[in-house]
Amino acid sequence: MISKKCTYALKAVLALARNTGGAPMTIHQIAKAEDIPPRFLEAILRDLKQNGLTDSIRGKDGGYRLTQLPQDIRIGQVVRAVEGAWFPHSDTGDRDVFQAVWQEAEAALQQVLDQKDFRTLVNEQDTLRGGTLNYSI
Amino acid sequence: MISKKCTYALKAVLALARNTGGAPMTIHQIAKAEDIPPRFLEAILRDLKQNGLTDSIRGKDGGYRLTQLPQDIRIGQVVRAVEGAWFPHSDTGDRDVFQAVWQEAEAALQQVLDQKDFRTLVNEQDTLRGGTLNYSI
DNA sequence: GACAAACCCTACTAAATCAATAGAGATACT
DNA sequence: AGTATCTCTATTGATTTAGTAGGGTTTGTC
Repeated sequence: MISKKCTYALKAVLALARNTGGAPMTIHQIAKAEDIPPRFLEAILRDLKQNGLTDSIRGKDGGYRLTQLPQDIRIGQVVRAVEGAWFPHSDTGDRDVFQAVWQEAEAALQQVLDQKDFRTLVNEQDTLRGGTLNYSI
Repeated sequence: MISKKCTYALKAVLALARNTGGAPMTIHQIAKAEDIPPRFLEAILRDLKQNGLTDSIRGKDGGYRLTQLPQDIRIGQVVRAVEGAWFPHSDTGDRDVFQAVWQEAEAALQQVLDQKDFRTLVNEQDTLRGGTLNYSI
């Protein structure tokens, strides 16, 4: 199953995508906006940074930003940054009959996850929220 | 990551597929042939049985058999029998923007896993073993 | 330079899951 | 009756996940 850490990471990137063009977001802002434990989020943002998805500014008025435009970031990039491998892939060259299937499965998965970018996600979230606003009053 | 339990289950079914037409295989036979802890395998075979993939005969000369021919069993069936869900799927109807992606990913995955049957796997394993036999002397 | 706001790093803990084991029971053949 | 087999529930130990703690470093402001 996909980890909580991974869903947190996706929500964080989505929040940062919404913030594109604005001032850097602090850990606490993101944590509050997306309801993520702040100290946990800290570690997640570091992972994202190490994978080149975010960069950070230290000190006063610091925070996190995306390194790329939302339309250039795919779900797959975020998932790969925080999630380990899903299927065993033999680096040692010892083949078994399932190896080929695992490779295909992994490829099919990444293909799907690399299809949706975060600008699209922001838009989808907007229409989704717009569509349900009526019910919340 | 795919669980050890899952790879054990696949190996067990592969062993049973090889055994098609023969006498039922006991837990110990399968365990020994595939190098699986016997008491663990016991639980796995129960899962497979509950999912209709195997049936069992108790008492003397008992053991396990496949309920279908190897060519009618897909990897996906085995994986689904022992592995929990890989992606969250909202039964409660509460949509978020990632839901659609998870559904697509799940579908793509199952599509791959449902493509390969166990007769094919047995054949592939044979050629794989045949190809490496030379090196083992 | 002091202070405060922020990120940065290492380590630790608690809870959950995974992997495996144990023991007693039920069934069926001889 | 006896033995070989599957069946069920519970328990244990190892690993991973989720979250916390505490101290350090950088940067802007007064």
